[in-house]
Amino acid sequence: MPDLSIDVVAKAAGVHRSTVSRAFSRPEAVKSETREHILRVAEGLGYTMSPLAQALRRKTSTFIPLIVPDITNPFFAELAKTMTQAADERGYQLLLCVTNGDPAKTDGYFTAMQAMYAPFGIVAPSTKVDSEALKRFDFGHKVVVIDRVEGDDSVPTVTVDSRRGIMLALDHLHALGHTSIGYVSGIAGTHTAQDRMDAYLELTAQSGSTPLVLDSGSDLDAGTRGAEHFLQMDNPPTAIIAANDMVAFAVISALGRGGVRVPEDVSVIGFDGLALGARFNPALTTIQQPIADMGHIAIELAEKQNADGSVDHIVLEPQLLVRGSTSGPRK
Amino acid sequence: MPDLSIDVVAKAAGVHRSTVSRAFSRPEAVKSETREHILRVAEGLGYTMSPLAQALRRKTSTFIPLIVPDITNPFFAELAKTMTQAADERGYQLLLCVTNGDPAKTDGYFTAMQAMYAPFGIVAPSTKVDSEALKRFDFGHKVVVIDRVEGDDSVPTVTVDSRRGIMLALDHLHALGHTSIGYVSGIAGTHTAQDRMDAYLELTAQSGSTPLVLDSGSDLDAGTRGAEHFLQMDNPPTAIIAANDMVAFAVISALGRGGVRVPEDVSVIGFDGLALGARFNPALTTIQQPIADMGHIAIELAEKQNADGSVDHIVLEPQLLVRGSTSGPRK
DNA sequence: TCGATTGCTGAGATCGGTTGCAATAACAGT
DNA sequence: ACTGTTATTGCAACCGATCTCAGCAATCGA
Repeated sequence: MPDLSIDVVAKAAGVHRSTVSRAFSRPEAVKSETREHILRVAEGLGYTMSPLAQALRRKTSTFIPLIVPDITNPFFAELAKTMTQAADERGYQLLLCVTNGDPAKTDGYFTAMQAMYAPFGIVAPSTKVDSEALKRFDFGHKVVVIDRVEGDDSVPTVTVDSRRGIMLALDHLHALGHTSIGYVSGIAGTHTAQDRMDAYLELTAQSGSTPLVLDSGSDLDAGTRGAEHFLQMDNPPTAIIAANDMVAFAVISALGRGGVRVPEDVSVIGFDGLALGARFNPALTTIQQPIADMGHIAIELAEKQNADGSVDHIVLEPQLLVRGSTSGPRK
Repeated sequence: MPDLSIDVVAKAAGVHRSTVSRAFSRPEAVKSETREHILRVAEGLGYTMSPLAQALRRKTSTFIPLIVPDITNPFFAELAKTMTQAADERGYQLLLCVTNGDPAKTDGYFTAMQAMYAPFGIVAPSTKVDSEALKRFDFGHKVVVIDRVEGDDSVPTVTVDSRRGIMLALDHLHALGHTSIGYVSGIAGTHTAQDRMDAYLELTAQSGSTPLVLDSGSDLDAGTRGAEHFLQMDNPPTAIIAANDMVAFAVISALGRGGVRVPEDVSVIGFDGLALGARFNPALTTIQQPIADMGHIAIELAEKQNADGSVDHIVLEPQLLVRGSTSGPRK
């Protein structure tokens, strides 16, 4: 396959390369007959423009990095999925960047995205987003964060209303008749995780009950430890709220190993609404985050900001998704 | 931030840009003092080379696409994770491409990777890899496939020995005392899926028992259907082998809804060895694929081929991973 | 001491496009 | 027919590197 550059198309069509360029990137600037002729010729040759050359010259590309801590976590996987789709609906190519929670890698990805002239990037943070880091790369105005960013309104964000989610969970459980409801915290020190726990603490106290945090760890084993804690209690709660679905899975699994059945012996509710939850045993009742919306909105926010410089903070509403892991408390 | 090109570094260091270029990409071709001086200056300016410009000129880049059907599937997620790591250990940037099983998208990604001068690509196939498609893009010699490719030895592959895996599962179950073992097929029409089922059929017959395929569907609901089938049987098997972990999850979940407990009432064993399985209820016994190895090896194969043109077909050994979903048959 | 290597650096073309500017063509108005 | 737009297209510089060729100095063998 002889290298197919813009010049060979130009020659084949009998025009100058700038005309070919225009035919593709600014069609209205070329007489329609010429344009169609060029397009036809290009088509015949199987020509496509080099995104590299374009990016180099234009100083802006269509590569958009999605920075996540761990793609193995189904939440980020689902996010990545919807984002790839949202991205290439708009002609972008998503670059998946996995940091494994290493801030140095995040830094590396930031410089890389600058070098690639990425028009913007999306960050789904593992640890609290360091707004200094964002600034340091003169990139504060080109990133959308999927989490709350403390004390810095200059970067657009899209989040889900944590408090509302916890409220939904609590209401569901109360309606079922539960009064003693425990909480197991989740991975990562994100603001979101913090918000959920705060909401739990606050809302529980507000309703007159005493909060019961079974585990407040921030690693993947919080679920297991929370369950063990539960198993050792004399008077365990009748329901458990997990900070996210993965933790809920771990809780249920560990509970099962201890001979406690869900939902017969204790109800468990998660937070995320992962598709995976439907295939769990039992199917997980959970607070569903509109992940697909988050993906689309993140990209929209970025584009909007690029266009008119506006910085928005979108807060989405979660929904209660009742499946099999919750029921009335055992008498 | 004034644009940091090679020329500004050159000027700052008082040398020609070609020297700067050499200092970075062919250090031994530059007098060590000069080189160190240049590097120091560059460092001070915070300069990094533009991968775009490099790729354009060199006609080869460090972008390597990983084409997967569905990142939401934890198997591919784990693969992606180890591959990103393997990739940037070697200085590549992994581009995650999600096809959702759409062949048109696969085609699109192939042309894109050509345009980006990707030195090679990795394909984790959803549907049987069409070797015609590979050829069509003059890319046959630049792809590593994580599956068997029928009737075409020209593309390197890395796979796991399906037959051996099934054998391990069967042996484990036999050792526990099971004699009646069902099978539920899994997602996607890959060769791998086919191989697993064939192995099951063959090995079962060989041991004198009659194979019992509970469901042979190739979608995500095969597990659910398989379980339903099981529930309707008068004389159900005492153990079930699932074609992969996700299917096993679904089987166990559906079984649970039907009041059948695992492993008390029936043993279930999966295939993949997902980390997730440890957090399932019960923790899933499974045949573990060396996913991390697959990732590294895929990249090694590609590099090796690029270097000396060799085309290898690596077959890895799976391992039995006993967790909680299998036990002796109910008396 | 002199031509032949060898080591290091500078020039300048090139990769595949984009874009401001100039040139030409076509079209209006009077 | 003549001049002032306006629509199209060509020209050539430029984006940020790489790489072949040359030039020049230092080193080597005899």
